[in-house]
Amino acid sequence: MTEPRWLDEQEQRAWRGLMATQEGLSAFIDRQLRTRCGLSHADYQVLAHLSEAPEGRLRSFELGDRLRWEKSRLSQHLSRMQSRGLVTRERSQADQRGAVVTVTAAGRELIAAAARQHVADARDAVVDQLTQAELRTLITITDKVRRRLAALDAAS
Amino acid sequence: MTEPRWLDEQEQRAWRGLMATQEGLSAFIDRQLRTRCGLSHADYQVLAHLSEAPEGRLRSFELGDRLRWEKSRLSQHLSRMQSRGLVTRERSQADQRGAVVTVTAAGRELIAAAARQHVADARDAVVDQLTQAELRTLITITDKVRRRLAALDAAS
DNA sequence: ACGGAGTGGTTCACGGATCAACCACTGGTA
DNA sequence: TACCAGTGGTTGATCCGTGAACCACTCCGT
Repeated sequence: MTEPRWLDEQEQRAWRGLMATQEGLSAFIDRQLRTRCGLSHADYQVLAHLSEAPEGRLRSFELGDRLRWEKSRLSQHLSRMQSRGLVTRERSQADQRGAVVTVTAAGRELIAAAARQHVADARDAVVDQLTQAELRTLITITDKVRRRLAALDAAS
Repeated sequence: MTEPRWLDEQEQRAWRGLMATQEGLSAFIDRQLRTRCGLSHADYQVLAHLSEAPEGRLRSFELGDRLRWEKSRLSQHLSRMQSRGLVTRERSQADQRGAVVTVTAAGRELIAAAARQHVADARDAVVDQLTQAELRTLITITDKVRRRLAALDAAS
């Protein structure tokens, strides 16, 4: 790794553009959800996963796996969401170590509103800006990158 | 915004893929820089901008504008970088309110090594995974999204 | 059945980001 | 020239994310 091939003009534009877009887009999404719905993007993801699960409940570690969050992060975040009345936690019957997390009715209402907002934002900032062909290529690109990241991760 | 058009199969894949890729990619970049070079991605960006500036020095607020950082964030981050010996700060001659930030020799060495790592990572995870055509489309897509975000931002 | 490795969660200490309040200085206006 | 609105930057309170240490429980091998 002493002298890697530098990025040419086009590669440079693609890479810097991607980095800048990432920053801007996540800031936008988070800001919209916060101001319009009172949920952080993190809150949103938790509620989204829970409300998609059967009975609106998941084991803590399953939620963590799906979100790819540190377990300490999940634990602390759930504590805050619990104190806001968005979720509840109880010990698992099946495994006395574990906890089961459930969306509350309030949580369901919030996520329903937030999901509408989220879809509108996704369209507004990205989906509706692109042609069919660009959308297809975007899928190809993100698939390739994620596969590559997974491979690099597995290798290390 | 009571009933927005939902995302179809393809749009869904593109949007979720994009979100997931963003998370994975920034985690990867940050992790690589940290473990291989001892710099966070934030440190990297500060040093990159400084070392590209003439004389390796910039007014604080200019640096802030380029990074699009809160001024308090910049101030605190620079304090930490200063105490690590990566940058120095002095009052501006021209404007006694202001500060001028300068990369140190140690900072230059680190950023030189980190830039190599960064380029290698960019290639490894993204650039080298894509065809010429995909790279071109990626530029188009990111340009469109950033323009849209800028427009939305200006409108609000 | 029991001892120990492994799993599921929580807690703590710390680094980093945000927001509001604040101070120092500038530059235009009366 | 004396004011004061605006600009450049720092500080402090608070929130969020991470990693390590820790506790409770499970499950496997003997």
